[in-house]
Amino acid sequence: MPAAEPAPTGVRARARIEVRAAILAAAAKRVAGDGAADLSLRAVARDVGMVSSAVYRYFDSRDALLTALIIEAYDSLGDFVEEQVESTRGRPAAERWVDAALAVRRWALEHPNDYALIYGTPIPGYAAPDDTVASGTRASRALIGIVRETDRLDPIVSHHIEPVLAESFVALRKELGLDVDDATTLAVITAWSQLFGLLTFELFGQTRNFVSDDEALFRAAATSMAASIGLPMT
Amino acid sequence: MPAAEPAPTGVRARARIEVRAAILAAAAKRVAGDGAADLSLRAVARDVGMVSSAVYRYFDSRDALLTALIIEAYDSLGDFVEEQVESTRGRPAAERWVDAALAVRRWALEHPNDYALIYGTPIPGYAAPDDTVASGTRASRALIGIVRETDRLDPIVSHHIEPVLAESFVALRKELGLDVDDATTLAVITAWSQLFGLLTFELFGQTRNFVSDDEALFRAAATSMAASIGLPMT
DNA sequence: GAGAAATCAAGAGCACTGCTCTCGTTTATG
DNA sequence: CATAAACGAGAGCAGTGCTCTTGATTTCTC
Repeated sequence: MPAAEPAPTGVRARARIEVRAAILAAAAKRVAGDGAADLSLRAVARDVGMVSSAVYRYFDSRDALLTALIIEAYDSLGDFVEEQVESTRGRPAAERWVDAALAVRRWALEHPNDYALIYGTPIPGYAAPDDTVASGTRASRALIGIVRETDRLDPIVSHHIEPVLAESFVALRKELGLDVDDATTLAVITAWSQLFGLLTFELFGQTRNFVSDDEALFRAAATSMAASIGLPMT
Repeated sequence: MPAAEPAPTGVRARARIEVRAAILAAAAKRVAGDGAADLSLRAVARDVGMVSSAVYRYFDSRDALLTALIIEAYDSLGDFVEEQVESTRGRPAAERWVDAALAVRRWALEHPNDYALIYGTPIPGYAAPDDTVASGTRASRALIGIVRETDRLDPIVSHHIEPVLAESFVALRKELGLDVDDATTLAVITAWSQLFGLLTFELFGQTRNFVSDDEALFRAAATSMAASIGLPMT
């Protein structure tokens, strides 16, 4: 059963995916250098030796080009984190969490503009197409997978959780395949948002010389997150 | 002792600050509607009935205009949070923290584009001038002020903290006027980053229908933060 | 108070952008 | 082989940030 795309038999079909890839590569290069806000479709066209109007045969608009780049970034991060999480299977969950968090940070530091593309200010009036959703949750799902694969969780302090929230948690856990209590669910969410919050602050310069060693701070925070979730250290 | 600005005596000096304010107001209106990325200096000029080149008498560039808007946003948030924190003085610290966190969220929901201006993707190649730093830390300082004004902290679980990090914490606490131990310092930082992380996720659509009640989630997270810092509930 | 100097709004203009349309040319399809 | 689809190139439109010049108005100085 062939995929949704027709088999690239003809000369033209083959050339099409090559040209498309070349455009995407040139665009990615520019984003890596100057950031997404400055991305110029015309400049990308010049890079690949085309005229700007020709690019529109491959991407409907500049936003469509950016969307393709967003998906690429999501998948790049997803690949990176998933691989990291898998490579530590069997080790203590707390260690796995910290390592995975550090992997996210490493990827973000290596691709700051891609990170901004994903977790930065959304493009005004831009709604992520459904294509991006699947790719967009991979990194988060990989992190949560560490919790899922942990059979034993240390006891944690539990707060009262409003009924309306507890109800939401039921569907959320089902969606994520998690089998934990409400307190742990909240701990996972807060840890997740804290991880990306700290990273966003570091990358976007909100912590201007806050501490001398950002990685040490990040590691300490990640360790604290793992404890708050109840991930065993051994 | 007069301020740095000369007294606006003449007709021209008086008109200048009025025109400047009008430009700023028009720009703020446009940002509130369409977001900062789409802000057009020419459109703002049209709004105030000027020609675009005239605007350059008041702002050196589009970035300078945006910088002024960023400072305004910082001060707007700073005013809002500071007022909230002061109005709860004397009440239990945990309650104060949650209320202050909710105030940040309320402000952000009412001024999403201003929030994006502050905590979103920074403008490429843009370095915040020193003017913004003082305004930019007001909200965070107000939050941390709640911890500072608390004489008694509940005991919290303490993790090992790397020496290099502990050393950074010393200077940081001095800067903030905080008198707490290393574990609490870390808890404050993580709570702070978590607060804005969760809010950024909510506003930027990273939590698409994550839970049905975002405020309940935010309140639960804020409550958990207060506990992790050791802020007393009574 | 008159003349010099600074300040201002306006307009033209440059280089750039996203995007559309048309025009020959090339490839695939019947 | 003829028709249709896809393609690259070019011109063109409306918009952008920004600069420079021009003429009028206010302010400063003698």
